[in-house]
Formats: sequence, C-alpha cells, structure tokens
Amino acid sequence: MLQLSTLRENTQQVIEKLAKKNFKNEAAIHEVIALDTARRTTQNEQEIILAQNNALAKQVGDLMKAGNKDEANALKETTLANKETSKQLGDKLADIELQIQNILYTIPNIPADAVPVGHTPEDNEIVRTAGAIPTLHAGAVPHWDLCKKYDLIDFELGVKITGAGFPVYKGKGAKLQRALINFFLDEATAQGYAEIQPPIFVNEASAYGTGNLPDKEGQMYHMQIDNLYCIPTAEVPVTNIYRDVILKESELPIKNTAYTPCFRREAGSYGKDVRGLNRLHQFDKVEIVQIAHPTNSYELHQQMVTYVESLLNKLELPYRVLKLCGGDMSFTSALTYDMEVFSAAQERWLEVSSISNFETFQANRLKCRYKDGEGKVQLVHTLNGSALALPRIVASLLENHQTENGIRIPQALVKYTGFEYIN
RNA sequence: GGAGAAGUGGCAGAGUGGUCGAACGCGGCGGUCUUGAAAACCGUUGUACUGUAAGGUACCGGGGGUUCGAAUCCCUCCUUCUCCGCCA
Repeated sequence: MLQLSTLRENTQQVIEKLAKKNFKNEAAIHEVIALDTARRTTQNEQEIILAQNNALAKQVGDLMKAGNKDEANALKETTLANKETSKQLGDKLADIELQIQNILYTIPNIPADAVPVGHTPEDNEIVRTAGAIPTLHAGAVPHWDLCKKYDLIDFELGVKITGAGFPVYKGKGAKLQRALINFFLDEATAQGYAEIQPPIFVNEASAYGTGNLPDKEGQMYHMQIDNLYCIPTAEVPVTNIYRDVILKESELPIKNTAYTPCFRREAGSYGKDVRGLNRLHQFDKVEIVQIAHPTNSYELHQQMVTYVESLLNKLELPYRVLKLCGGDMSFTSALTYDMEVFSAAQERWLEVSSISNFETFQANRLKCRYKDGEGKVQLVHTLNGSALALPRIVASLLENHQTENGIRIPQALVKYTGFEYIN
C-alpha cells in the first residue's frame, strides 16, 4: 500500500512511474487525494465538536457538584445535540476512510528506476546467464519419466489421496527433498539468516498484512471453519512477525529464513505448465526475508541475488538472472529479479526464485517501522526471496544430472543425501 | 470440550464514573559528579491523525452499548492463566 503522502506530494511523478507497471487508472489517484482532503475536513469538523463536548462535560460535572442542576441540564441538551452531529460525522469519516483504503489497495507499488519497460515476460532483461547447459545422452527423458523410472515421486498416488498437484515423494525422492531443505537452511544460516519455523496457517490480519488479501483471495486455500488461510509462502507468517512493530534502528537489517510447505490453488493454470513438478498445489520452499533500513535495501537486495546464485552454482545447475519488466512484476514489488534454471530434457527455463524489494509498500500496510536517530518513526523496507523452491530444482536436477547409469547427485548435496547416485 | 480468574505504557504494577494518556518502581535516553566506570542525584521517556505553531482529537486486548462524562458499568468476541476432561 502506497502512502497517501507520497501520492499527494508527488502526484504527477507517481502517475508517470506507474505507467511502467501498466497502471493507467489516473482517476483513482486523483480520487484518493480528493477523498483524503475530505477526510481531513470531516475529521476537523468532528474534532471541534468533540473538544467542545469534552469541555462541556467538565462544566456539567462542576455544576452538579455545586448543586446547580438547572444549568447542568441546559448544558446537557447542547451536549446531546453535539453528540448526534459527531456521530454523523464519524460515520461519514469511516465511510471516507474505507473508500480511501479500497482505492489504495488497487494501486500497485511504484517500480524502481532500474525496472525495464515492458509488458510480457519476453520484455524481461536477462542480466546474466551462468553454468553450462549439459548435453544429455540419447534417450534422456523429462523428470516425470525419471520419477516413475526410479520410483521417486508418485503423482497418481497423490491424486488418490488428495488430488492433482499433491505428489507423494518416495524413497530416494523423499530423501532428496529432506536433503535439499537441510542444505538450503544450513546455507542460509551460514549467511546470517536466523532460522524460523512459523505456523503454516495464518489469520486474516496476516493475509492482509503481506497483501495476499484482498488481491489474491482465490489463490489461497481457506479454512472457513476457523477463518484461516494456508500460506502460499513462508513470506506471509515470517514477515507478519514484524507487523505493528517499531524496531530499533540498530536491529536492522533483520534476516530470517524459514522452511515451510506452501499451498497454492493455482486456479487458471493448465497444460505443460502443470506437468510433473512444474506447478503444484503443495510444495516445499525455503524462504529468505530481510527487514531493512531504507538506505541500504538495494545493496541487500543484490546480496540476496548473489546468495541464491551461489546455491545454484553448488547444485551445478545452469541458470539465468532476469530483471523483471514493469508488466511482469508483482503488484507489491518495486524491483524483482527472477532466477531461472534450465531444465535440459524439457528444454525450457523454469523459475525457481523471485527476489524482490518491496521498499515501504509492504511495511506501510504491515505498520513495520523503526525509530531513527532523531526519534522519528520511519517505515522499513522489506525484501524476500525464495532460496529455493524445491519442485523445479528437483525437476532440473533430475533432468540435467541424468546419465545412462542413473542420476548423479551434486557433490555439495551428497553429505545431505548420503548417496551419490539415484539408480 | 466443561468450570473459574484475568487482560492497563518496553517490563512490572496502581487506578472501580469526572481533575487519568494514566501513580510508584524497573528499564531506556540526556545531564551532574568521576581519570574512566559503577553508585548517587536531576531531567526526560507511547502511538496515530490534525495544525505553520500553540494546541486539538483518538487509543488502557478487539468491537458495540449505557452516561453530560468510561481504563472504571453492561454486552460480545479474542487471548492468557488455573482446575477437570480428551489427546500426539
């Protein structure tokens, strides 16, 4: 959620910058500014009446004490009339505030200057490509065939137990999952990220806090009986730790990492995008989150990218780093890098991580702030990234490292799997 | 799930209808003293909105109500604690 002060003070600039995100609803911005003016007028009117009533109430008290009942009763009439007016103004104020909030929820974050112009994924900027794309042996197959061949992941069994998109990991497939989770957590911890194990269901307030509500209502599983949501990413519970918190400047940056299962309804996905491990309803992910000082958040953002690259290098996977264009970025992000690995048998790039700086957009909604040197309260910057999402890593790992004699486990992972080959 | 008790500032803890944004203490910050530190002493110390400012308004778990006036009374929800039941 953008700050009203930003919209009010830099209206034209904001409109121009939002064009890069294909946001064309200028009217909404003007409307919200007008509503804000109305809000202040109304609030002022109400506060004058409230102040008057506060004074009158004191006088009534004094008169009663003095035994001057008639005069007290006369004052009471004014008070009661004021109360009625104040109530009406209060209702009007609440209505205006609701309208303001509803509009603010529809305005996306301002993209950073570094964000490339563009509308589709084709317009994303390839920052760099690294790692050698392997030449597979004749007869190499996509990961879904490998899963079946080595009995690693059973998709049909998942359908029986739950439904499509809920695979069952078996044997070395299950062990590989556990190995990757431990590997990612250990690496993150070594980089100074404090490990968190959060709840995987969150309440409504948390879902609003990170902006999953109301924007992505239909994308989350919802448990109506207790009004809880299954998290689509650890970002939600971890970032909400800092909801309504005022931090000390010296505490920044806060670095957290968490492994959680993630749940996504993925309504509207179809075809080759959902084949095998490419898109699931339940998957495992290790997330990294930073709560940062605004002055160095972009530096930290780069460090996060470098860190995720180090993971991909250790897993010996070819990857590329994309800087997302305005049209492909998420609603809440100011700058996003996507990491894609090349899945050699499918011969396509798969997104395995998305690393974003939200600047104050999320912090404003979360009310996560810090107190600066002068004692003033300021919004923090929030950042997060996957490090990493498992399914597509597993897909590319199986495909890229397949040999005629089995699937080779990258050296860095062997101490976690306990085996060097899947065969 | 049943019965009872309680939720006040960073913490601890007073306050049961008006003068309470809230005592006292601890902690934090600033200062005096000291070669330095500790101790002691003095001062200061919530958030938001609004206003150029002075100031005003709101907030004592959340929401609603009674009253001229609510931290204080009533309703409701949430949370915590104690006991019982159930249970990985």
